[in-house]
Amino acid sequence: MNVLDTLFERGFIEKTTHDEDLRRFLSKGSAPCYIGFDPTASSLHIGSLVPIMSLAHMQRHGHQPIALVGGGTGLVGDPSGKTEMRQLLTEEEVNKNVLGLKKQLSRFINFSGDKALLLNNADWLTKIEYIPFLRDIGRHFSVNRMVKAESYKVRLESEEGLNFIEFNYMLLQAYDFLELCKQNNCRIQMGGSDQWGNIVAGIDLIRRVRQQTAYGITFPLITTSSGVKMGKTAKGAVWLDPERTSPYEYYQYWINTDDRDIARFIALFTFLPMEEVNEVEKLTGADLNSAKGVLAFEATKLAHGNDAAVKAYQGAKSMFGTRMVSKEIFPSSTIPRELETDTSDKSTGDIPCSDFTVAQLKEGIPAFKLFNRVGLSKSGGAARRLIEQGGAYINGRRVEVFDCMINMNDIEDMAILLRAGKKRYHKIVIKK
RNA sequence: GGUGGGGUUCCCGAGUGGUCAAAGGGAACAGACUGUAAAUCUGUCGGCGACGCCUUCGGAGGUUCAAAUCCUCCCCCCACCA
Repeated sequence: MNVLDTLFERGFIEKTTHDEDLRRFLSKGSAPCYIGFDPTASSLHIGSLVPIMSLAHMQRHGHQPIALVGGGTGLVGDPSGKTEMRQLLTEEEVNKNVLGLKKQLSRFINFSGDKALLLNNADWLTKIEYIPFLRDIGRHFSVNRMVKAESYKVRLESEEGLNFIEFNYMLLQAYDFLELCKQNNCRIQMGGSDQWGNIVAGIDLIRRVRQQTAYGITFPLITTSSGVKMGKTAKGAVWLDPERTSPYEYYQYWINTDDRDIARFIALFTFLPMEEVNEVEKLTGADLNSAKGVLAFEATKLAHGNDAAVKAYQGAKSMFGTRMVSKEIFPSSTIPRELETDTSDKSTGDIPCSDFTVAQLKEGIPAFKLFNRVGLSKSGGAARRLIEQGGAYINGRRVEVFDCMINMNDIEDMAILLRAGKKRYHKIVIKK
């Protein structure tokens, strides 16, 4: 089966250039293909999963993924992004971020040997000289055409406008593609749908400079059925770095998926076979919820490993009392299905914790202050409201009065379990 | 550089001297209903041990008993012109 078919079937492809040629090209044997990643942060987030997964699929089909970190372009800023211009990064920052990215990408892609490459475009972009660049590269670009590109058009018509440094972004990205074509014989670039213009510019440049055909594939913008861009929560992005978003929170993010998105997301964010994904539409009620558990488990397993996924699953089970997933639902998934041994039902996974000493609790602390202190409420006032509205629980019992004192008597098994609303937990661990 | 229009609480957006912690909507949070879903209904939505006090309306000053609202200077954004 051609990768293209896999990608199509799983919902990765919005459009491609030269449909038939591309298919033939991909079936001729191993082909390098690249996607650019932004090194402005030391961690990737869920929004980058589509590109990551598509590279992983490429690799599984015998092609060579190239993750290109934009150490150079990061200094310029892609205008198809947000209003603010990007922060200039120092070399050390970029290098540090590159390490972080590689670590995360390695979960999905095998970088051993030459099976996949991680490159930094700063290696060539920072060496560019202005006049030669204008003469050799710039002359191939028509401003008339660029202005019509969707990514610029939006900005040109918007209030913020577009400044010159950002206008150049397209040339730099096209140059990247040319460079990778030269160095690594890379002829395929993939990217988000907002990258279409930039990708096509690279293809044109390669044709003009090297008389070679290059190809492009774009991904659809993944939004949730409620219309929000993927990966956004009130608290901000959902990161792949376990230090920023714990596996438990990561798991919770997925389990809160909208019903309408389950099948689509399992196809995109797990490797479970499509025959099983297609069964999802037959599920209803609690079974549908089990499918969500499978999505959460498999996605967590990919990003954080099997152990972390099992832990997150167990935490969720003990907190929410989730039912077992029956064997008929996603038989290929390795989600735990038996009540097996069921080690101490107190395994709370890695829900957020904080430490308190016996001394701190001896005097007691008003409930609303406690909720505020551990971060379950943004302010004392918010904590009071939470309690007054009946949304605060300690060890499973509703807190009735906002300033009721919490002290030694509330300790159960050397811990106090706080809950805000239905889903947010926090465990206080008593030290010595 | 010139002219005109703007900067309001997480976002959009009313408010043009007191009745303004500031309408309305969205987001968010809690409750009910549920399946840790959606939809719906209800409540909350600057801070504070709280029917009171404190701090907010681009920044700094000023007028006034009283300023988001008036005046001065400054910063930033947008449109048109150069």
